[in-house]
Amino acid sequence: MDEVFKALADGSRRSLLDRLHARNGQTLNELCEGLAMTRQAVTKHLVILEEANLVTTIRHGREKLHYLNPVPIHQIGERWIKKFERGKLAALSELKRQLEKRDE
Amino acid sequence: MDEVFKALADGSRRSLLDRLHARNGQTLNELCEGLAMTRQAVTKHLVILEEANLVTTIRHGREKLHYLNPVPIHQIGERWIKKFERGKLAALSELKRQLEKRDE
DNA sequence: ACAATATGCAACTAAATGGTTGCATGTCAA
DNA sequence: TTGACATGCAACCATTTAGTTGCATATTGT
Repeated sequence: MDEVFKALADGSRRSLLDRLHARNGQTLNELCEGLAMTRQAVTKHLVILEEANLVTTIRHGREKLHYLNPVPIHQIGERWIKKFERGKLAALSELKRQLEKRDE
Repeated sequence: MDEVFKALADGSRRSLLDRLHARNGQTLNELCEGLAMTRQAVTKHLVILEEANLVTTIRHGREKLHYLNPVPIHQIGERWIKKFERGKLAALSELKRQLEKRDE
């Protein structure tokens, strides 16, 4: 889970995920198009995404196809964000209460 | 949004959020208890959480009370994770299909 | 008033991060 | 078979990050 959060912390990596979400199964070179970064920089980002299991790759001849794996993102939602949803209203009203009695 | 992702990337910061989720409105010293970190390190983490608007503080005399703000977490779920939920099954079946025809 | 308590600020350090360049390897197509 | 194309590997660099130590300031209880 920590690897996933770390992988998602970088904007370039999130936009790579966006690109794969828009069109799945792209090659490295396709993913590089229009980016202000060298191919090697993109490679490094993709390795980090792979290690976090957010991207899966398949070699096809000399090409490497990249596929989005949405499962870890889903798990962040289920296992982490949902925890904070419970008690969200309670936290907010407590926060409001404390802010209001600030001037006591 | 980027600040929130960055803030959540660190395990120590996520566990500070956990602590506030367990008990809201703790002082700096309370949040330091039992952690393998100096108070100053915790302060820095809390500053980052505040800048990401994940934590709000209220001074109360010489104490500083920390309150969890669950809104940015909720927004990550709504604005970001949900985007990848749509098309999740499509992505997974495409991924499976590609993995299976690997040996062509 | 003053000692204890709670937090703030600044300088410094080590390691991680995001990026680069240069070269190597593997695959395809004419 | 050979040149072009797609990707891989390694060394290097600058900046950011996570942490430390030391000292300063502000508040409170006796």
